[in-house]
Amino acid sequence: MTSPLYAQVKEHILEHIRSGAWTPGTRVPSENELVESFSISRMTANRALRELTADGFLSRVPGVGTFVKEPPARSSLLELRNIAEEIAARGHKHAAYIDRRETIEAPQALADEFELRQASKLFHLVMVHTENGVPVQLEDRYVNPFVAPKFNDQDFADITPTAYLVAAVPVDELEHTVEAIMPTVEQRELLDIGEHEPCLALHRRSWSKGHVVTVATLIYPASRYALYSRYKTSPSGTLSQ
Amino acid sequence: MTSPLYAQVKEHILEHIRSGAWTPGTRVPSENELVESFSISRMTANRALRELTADGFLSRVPGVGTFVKEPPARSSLLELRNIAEEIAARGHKHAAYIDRRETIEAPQALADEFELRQASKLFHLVMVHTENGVPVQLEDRYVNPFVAPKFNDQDFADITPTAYLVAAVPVDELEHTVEAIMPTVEQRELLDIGEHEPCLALHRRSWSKGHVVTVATLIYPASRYALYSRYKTSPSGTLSQ
DNA sequence: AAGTGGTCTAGACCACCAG
DNA sequence: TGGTGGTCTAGACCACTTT
Repeated sequence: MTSPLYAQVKEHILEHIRSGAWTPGTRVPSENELVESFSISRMTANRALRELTADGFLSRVPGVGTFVKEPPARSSLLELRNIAEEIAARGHKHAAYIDRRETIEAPQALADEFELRQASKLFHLVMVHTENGVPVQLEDRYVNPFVAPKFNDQDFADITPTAYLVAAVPVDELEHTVEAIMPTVEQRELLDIGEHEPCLALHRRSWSKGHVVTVATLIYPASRYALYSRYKTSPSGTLSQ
Repeated sequence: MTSPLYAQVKEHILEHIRSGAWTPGTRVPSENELVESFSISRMTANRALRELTADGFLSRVPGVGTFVKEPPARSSLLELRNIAEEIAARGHKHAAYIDRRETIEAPQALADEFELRQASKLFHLVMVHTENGVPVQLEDRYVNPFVAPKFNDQDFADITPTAYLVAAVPVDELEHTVEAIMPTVEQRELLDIGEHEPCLALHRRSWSKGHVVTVATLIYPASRYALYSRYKTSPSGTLSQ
């Protein structure tokens, strides 16, 4: 039941990065040093370092060495990723608190967004997510109680709302809108930012079997977060125009 | 001047996928078959298939084989879209003018973004795109002259820089970063917006055959533009792992 | 000259799946 | 039982950078 050797080496290096022992710029052991200390072959050491490099944790310079990379504070765009895991992947500490939690009667505009023909009740949750104690995301979320009836029973201490919903409801379809905004006074206070700092607002709707599951607005202070994506072009080749 | 063997094998497989010869679900040659047909060792064949799997093009099932994967659902937010066609699709009139055009010696930070080991020359272009006469996008672009040597011969009257590059250079990989910014005075004047209006900054890099083609920053006034995407989640439960 | 990463080989053992 | 992928080894040659 032991994991592969190259995975153990990767984990060993990630531990040192996560713990802060190896900060960005630090030189990590060379392939030959790993061969000695782990009693493995060079190909195995090479695979561990090569994969960590592909994943963006390390950078390598032929003839010089392998170094810890600066972890960018950015979130993957368009995937349903868990901010807690994203922060953990950077070796930082995630925490969150609930600012507001209620069940409301949906006003017309919200009922439209949920594609509900008649007004109904919705769960409403406002949370602040912090990275090493600094607020990085304000989550303002409405949830359809017919699709996720147990959403309001969660305390979200160990699991984020996104993670809960992904696990509880299969998502068929996603809609994202990204815009730059000047936050309101309330938003500014919750995020603890200055008066003229713009924010990124990511508006997300998700569907499951034709029903809107949740409508969420995720607000990121511009100085603390950017949205990121990188991918290989699909070989079918059709880059639109 | 020859590329590594594992890269040649990857390219060989991608060609078949791109051409449509191998459709999703098709079984690709096994490691042993590649060993024979390419006269390589199994480790080299393994690396090619493993990396294509990590990049999302193939899926592997131990004891069974390796198969072409369904292309992932991508959002238009992440595609290379041509702002001229986007505006035309809304029935509006697109126009653009060149604010600046030059060839510069790349400073270190830019050389790093282009993954150039030593400083070199770069094309630099600043354009303003308007929709019905209103500025909607400020395009600030650097281009690698080794990859697109004729970029500077274009006048971009009938074709946007994005459209030219897509046609001239096959794009393998894309990176996007989105952030909210407060524009500089110069940017504000070019976009003709008020003093406290935030903007969306879309930072894009594209690669072709391992070389960075272009680094572009596209700035959109918050009041005039939002980025949007909607897509179906690809049928999950595929043979991941 | 010594050390680094980049690649490659020709074997090997294993767990798994199919006929 | 034979083919598949998953992993690993102990060598090797190369281009490169640092000392």
